[in-house]
Amino acid sequence: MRLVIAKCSVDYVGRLKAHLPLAVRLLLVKADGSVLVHSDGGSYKPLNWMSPPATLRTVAASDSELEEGVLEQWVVQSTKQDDKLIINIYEHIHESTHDLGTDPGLIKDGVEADLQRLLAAQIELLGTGYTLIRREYFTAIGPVDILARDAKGATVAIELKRRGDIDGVEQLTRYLELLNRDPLLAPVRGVFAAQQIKPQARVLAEDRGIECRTLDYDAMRGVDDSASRLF
Amino acid sequence: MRLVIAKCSVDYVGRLKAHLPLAVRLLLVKADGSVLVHSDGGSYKPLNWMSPPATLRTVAASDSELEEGVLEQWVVQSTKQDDKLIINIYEHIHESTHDLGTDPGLIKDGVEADLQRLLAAQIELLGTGYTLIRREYFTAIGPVDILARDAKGATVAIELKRRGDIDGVEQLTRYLELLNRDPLLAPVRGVFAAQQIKPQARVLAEDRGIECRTLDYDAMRGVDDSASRLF
DNA sequence: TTTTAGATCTCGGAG
DNA sequence: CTCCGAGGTCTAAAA
Repeated sequence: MRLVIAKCSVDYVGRLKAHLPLAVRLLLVKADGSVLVHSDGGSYKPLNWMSPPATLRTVAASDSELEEGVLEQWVVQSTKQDDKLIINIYEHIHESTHDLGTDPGLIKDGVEADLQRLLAAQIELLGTGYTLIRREYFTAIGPVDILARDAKGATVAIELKRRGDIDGVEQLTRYLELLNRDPLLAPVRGVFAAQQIKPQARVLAEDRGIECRTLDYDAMRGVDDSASRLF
Repeated sequence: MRLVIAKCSVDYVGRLKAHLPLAVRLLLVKADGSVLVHSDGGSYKPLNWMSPPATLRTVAASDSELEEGVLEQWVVQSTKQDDKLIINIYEHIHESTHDLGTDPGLIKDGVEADLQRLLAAQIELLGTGYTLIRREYFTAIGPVDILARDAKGATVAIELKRRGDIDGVEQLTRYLELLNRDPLLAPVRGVFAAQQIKPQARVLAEDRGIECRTLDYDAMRGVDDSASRLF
């Protein structure tokens, strides 16, 4: 990994065009040829970047016609796509290179799969008398998150999201259409369960007879403290 | 901006939990307190991070009970949310600090908004006699990208995407259902316009009577050269 | 401030 | 390989 602090301007030409005026920035060159251009603020997304695999070619001012004041130019070319990043360096402020080795990678806990497990274990949260049929009920067009039975014995298909968006309602609608063709299951009701449900998604869901439920995952996690076993 | 190369382990606790085993990584501390943990590979997303605003507190091994071999511990706490990043440093390999100043920021060209502006100005690209009704025509379920009238005076709803996917066809279908309930507008045709249209999206669109059009952004920008004044 | 939809999305998994 | 869905999404614009 190579770290450079430099006064530079940056241009990206590829799927779109983007330009960064002259300023001091961090240029981070990774072992796979990818380059990140970071300023001293903002979140983790760089101002500009080149995805790997890529190759970095350095053009010296003495070798070529560069703009006035440019010490050197970096041409970062994506190997797979027709994407190019051009960095004009006007002043080198810092330079260092380090061997990091390969990273063992990230271990995660608490994503949608865990929330699905929690709701399956506390299925009565959706209503008294609810019982679980199964999680990940497979259909021809994909798995239904949770299939359950309500107090009256009717089948209920549950789509689970962290944030309930229109896309999720569409997804559940497709499942319901399919499930309701199965005489052993029909009639199947739909429940759209999420931490937050967007107004537009709620309108669409209720227009289609799909029940909307907001879930308090923190409370659910508190009931089932096996979620904290990992750490 | 502070750059540290260190052998470290990292734990994030917040909306989820995530753990990084011991390895050599780049730790990037920005002026707003945000921290990025990068390895020497992958794309621009850090292995782990803390979003700004945040505060970094350093705990020395002499001041506290840290695990065996830990020289110091960084506790990065989000100011706004209950998110915490804990970095245990086992070995300092590099350290440097730089003053970057504020960045003038990125100038973009070629995103969906540009495409929409260009197509609105050159609406006759869709067919002779087409006229613009308006961009961002608001409905109860969201804005239609462009509403136009064809040579015969019929209303046309246009959904614009950079990459035409099934989602975009579904979106346009919803708009068409709604618009066709309005007797002042009905009948409304649909046009799905994108730089590229995925085969599955094209099949679905045409099955629903929606016309597909691919757009040449470069050519459209060439006609309206106000877009090129930026560079 | 909150909401909404795009993104050079990135990233991982399934087929 | 492509396609699809999730994300500690991030980001900017609009209400």
